[in-house]
Amino acid sequence: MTLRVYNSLTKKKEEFVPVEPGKVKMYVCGVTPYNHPHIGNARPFVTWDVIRRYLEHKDYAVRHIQNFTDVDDKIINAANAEGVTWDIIADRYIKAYFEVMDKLNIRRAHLYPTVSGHMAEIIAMIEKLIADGYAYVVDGDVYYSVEKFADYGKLSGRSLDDMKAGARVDVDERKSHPMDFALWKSAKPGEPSWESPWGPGRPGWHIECSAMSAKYLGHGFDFHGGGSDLVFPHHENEIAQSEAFAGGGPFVRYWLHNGFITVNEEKMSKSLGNFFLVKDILAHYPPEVLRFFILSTHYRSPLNFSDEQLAEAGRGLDRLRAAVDNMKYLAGTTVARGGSDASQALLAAAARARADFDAAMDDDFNTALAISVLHGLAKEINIYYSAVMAGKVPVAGEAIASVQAAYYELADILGLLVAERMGGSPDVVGAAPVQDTTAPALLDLIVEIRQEARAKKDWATADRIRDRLGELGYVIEDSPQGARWKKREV
RNA sequence: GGCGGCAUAGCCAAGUGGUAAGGCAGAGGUCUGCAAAACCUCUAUUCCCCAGUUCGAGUCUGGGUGCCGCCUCCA
Repeated sequence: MTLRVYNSLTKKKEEFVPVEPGKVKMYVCGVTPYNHPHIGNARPFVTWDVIRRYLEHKDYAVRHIQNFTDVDDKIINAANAEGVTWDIIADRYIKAYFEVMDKLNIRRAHLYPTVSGHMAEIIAMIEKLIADGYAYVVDGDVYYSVEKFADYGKLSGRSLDDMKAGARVDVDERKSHPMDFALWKSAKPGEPSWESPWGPGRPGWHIECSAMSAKYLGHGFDFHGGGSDLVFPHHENEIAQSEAFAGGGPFVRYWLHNGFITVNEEKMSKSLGNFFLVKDILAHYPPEVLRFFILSTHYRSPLNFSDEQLAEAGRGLDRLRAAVDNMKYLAGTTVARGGSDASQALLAAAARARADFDAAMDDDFNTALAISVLHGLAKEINIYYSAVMAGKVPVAGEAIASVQAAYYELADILGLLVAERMGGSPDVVGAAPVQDTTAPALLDLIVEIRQEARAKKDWATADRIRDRLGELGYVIEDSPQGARWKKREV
C-alpha cells in the first residue's frame, strides 16, 4: 500500500516518495518558549508524533528535527517584564514544553536545535544570500529581497502585487519592497545581541529554520510541517531563503499543515487570550483523553475545543479501554479453553483491522478513520467476550493473545492505550507500572465472600458489598462465569 | 480589499461518482435475583441553498448563503 499525503504546496494529495528509499527526514516547527504550551500548541506535536509513529510502522527510518525559537521578541519582553535574562525564560518554558508533551506521550524528536545555538550557521547563510544578491544591508539590518526570488508566494498562493495592495502594516521606507523581511535585526538598547558582520544584532524569525534544517537534514528533505498559520509568512519565507541559498528547489518535498484548535469556533491563540494551557487541562482530564480528542478529527480540519467535547472524547476512549480490560480478563480467566468458530472470526477481524487501519493512515494520516477501525475491533472483541461470559464458547488463549497484540500495535501507532499495555497509571501516559498486589488480592477475597452470599441468596449482603465497593471506585460485574471487579474508568 | 478553507443526524465525525462509516447521547430488547458490563434493534429517504454535467453527485462544475483562517506575533 502506498502512502498518500496532502501537500500544501501543490494543494493535492500526492503519493509519498522519500528522497532516500527507506528513510524519512522531517522538520517540524516548534514553539517559541515564552509561556506554557496551550492545547493549540499541542495539536501539531500530537499530529507529527502520530505521523512519525506510522512512518516507523511502515519501516521507514525517520529523522525528526524540531526547533525551539529561543531568541525572539516575545521572550525578550517576558524577560524584561520579570527582570531576568532571556535564557532564563527560554529554559523555563522549554522545560514546561517537555513536561506536558511527555505526558501526552509525544516521543521526543531526535534533535531540538535552538536559534541561540546556531548563530554561526545563520550568519553564514545570510552572508551567502547577500553575496548572491538576494539580500541587502541597511543600517545594520539585513533584508531579504522578495522580488529577487521568482517563486515568491508559491506556497501561500499569493502574488507580490496582491500583497502590496493588501498590506496592512506601515511600510518601512528603507525596504525596497514592502514584503521584504528581516534576516538580521540590529540590536536595540537593552536587547540580547550577537556579533555579526553587520554589527551586533539577532536573527529574523524565519532564517533559523532554513539554517538548521539545512544543517541537520540537508536541502530537499521530505516533510516540513507546523500549524497552518505558519504557511505565510514563515514557511513562504523559508522557501525563499533556502531555495535562493541552494540555488534551486525544492527545499521541501511535502509540506503538511495542521488546522487550528478553536474555542467557540474562533482560533485559539495567545494573542486572542482564549487559550487553555495544556497543564490546566491535564489537571482535570487524563492526558490520553486530550490526545484521543485531538486525533478524533483529521489533522487538517479545524477542531473545536470545549469541556463537553473533551468529556465526550473521554467516553469514546473508555470504550477502547473496556475492550482491553475484557481481553485481559479473558486471558487470565479459568473458563474452559479451546478453539472455536468464534475465535476464528475474531482472528479474521484482527487481520481485517490491521489492513483497514493501514488503509486509513495511508490516506493522509486519517486518524479519525483509524480510530473507527479500532472501535470496530473493540466491538468484535466484546462480542467474543460476551459469548465466553455467557458460557457459549470456550476461551482460545492463542487467539486472544494474537488479537491483543494487534489491538495494542494499532493503538500504539496512535500513541494510545499505553497504560493498558504497560500496566501504568493513566495519569501519565507511558508511566511506570504501579505494582500493588495487595489490593487485587483483597478485592478477590471480597468478591469471593460476596459470591458465597449470592449463593445463599443473601441479596442484601451482596448488594451492600457491591455498593460499598462502588463508592471506593470499583465496579462489580456478575456473569455465569463468576464475578469480576474492575477499577472504574476515570 | 486580496488569498485560501469549510458547511454531513441532538453532539463529535469519516466518506475514493454508484446509492450515507464510527463514536457520544437517546429509545426498545437480550442477559441478570436486581444491577453493571456487553450484545441486538432503532435514531440523516438524505449530506447549507439553487442550477448544471452524468445512467447515477454528499462527492464534479457554476452561482448564492453562512462560518472560519491567512494577509501583523501566533501551532
